[in-house]
Amino acid sequence: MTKRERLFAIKEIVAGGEIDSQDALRRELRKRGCEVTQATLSRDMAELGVVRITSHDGGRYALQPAGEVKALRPLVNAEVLAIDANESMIVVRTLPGCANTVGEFIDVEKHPDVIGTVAGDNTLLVIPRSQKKTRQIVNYLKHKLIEGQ
Amino acid sequence: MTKRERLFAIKEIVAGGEIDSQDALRRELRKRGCEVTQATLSRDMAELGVVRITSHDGGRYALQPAGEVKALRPLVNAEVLAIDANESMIVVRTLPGCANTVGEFIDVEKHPDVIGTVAGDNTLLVIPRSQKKTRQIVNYLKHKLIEGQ
DNA sequence: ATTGTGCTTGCATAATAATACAAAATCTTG
DNA sequence: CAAGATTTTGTATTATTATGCAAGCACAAT
Repeated sequence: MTKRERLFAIKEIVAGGEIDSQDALRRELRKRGCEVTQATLSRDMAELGVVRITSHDGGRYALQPAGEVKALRPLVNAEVLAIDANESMIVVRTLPGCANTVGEFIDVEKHPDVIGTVAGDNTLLVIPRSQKKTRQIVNYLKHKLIEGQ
Repeated sequence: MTKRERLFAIKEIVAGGEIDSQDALRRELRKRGCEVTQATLSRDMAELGVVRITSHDGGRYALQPAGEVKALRPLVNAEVLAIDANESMIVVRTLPGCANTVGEFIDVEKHPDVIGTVAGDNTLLVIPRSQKKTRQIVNYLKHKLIEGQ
């Protein structure tokens, strides 16, 4: 099982609403044939932007409101027309009116080297953490948005 | 300080978005003349339904989107989630739909080293007059938007 | 006043999550 | 392919959060 598959499985499991600890998640994943340690899950949770809600009857993990990534992905592929960049920022061209959707899609991924996105109508600006990271992020986006994984 | 007052103070502090642990919250409360232990705060957090969001740059506490945050909307600093920058531009992350409001707020300040702002939905781009001014403007914005003057 | 009930808190500790580090795996580039 | 860089992961540990228990307090009913 690849990391990507695991992250996907985690989203599914967490969306189920029964997970109250990373260890519970670990056991659930093991049922599905995925053995990893709590440490890895701690990292995965950060990557997925999972939230932990505490209340009187214990805590629960949950996905952030914007978590419909799964439903979004097929659309995003069709909407992205081109990805281009200069030294310090990346421009994604989309179908008219689609920049916002694509921007949200990127936002929820919470890539550590993307500090943010700004969407116009058919143009999306992606801001790298540093100029050095620009090229790397372009590759990431092409992979993510065009090849569709 | 009564428990009720303490809970209110916690909401305020957490809405500020700088709290990454209960101990940090404890120190912040102490500045305001409220001394309690971490154990008490753990219980308070459950009572307020505070969520902990983990991401690549560490975790942070936040109020539940639905209830209490709306009441604090008038305050710009409740809308601002993060301020970040690379060498040449500044990105302000806000609650969904709030970037425009925050952008106008900055515009009317007419800071001499801010050429302009571009607002998306939850992301605001602030363009400095020169790269050299970037760091300085970040400090200005943090002061203005997060600490609330 | 005394007893009882319920709420709040701190202390000590158990439970849980995050991370430094090193090794392994994977990807890049010449 | 080889060398080097980057990413992923586990181990061991540290850091953080939750909780059992008992004490203190406020208040009501006797």
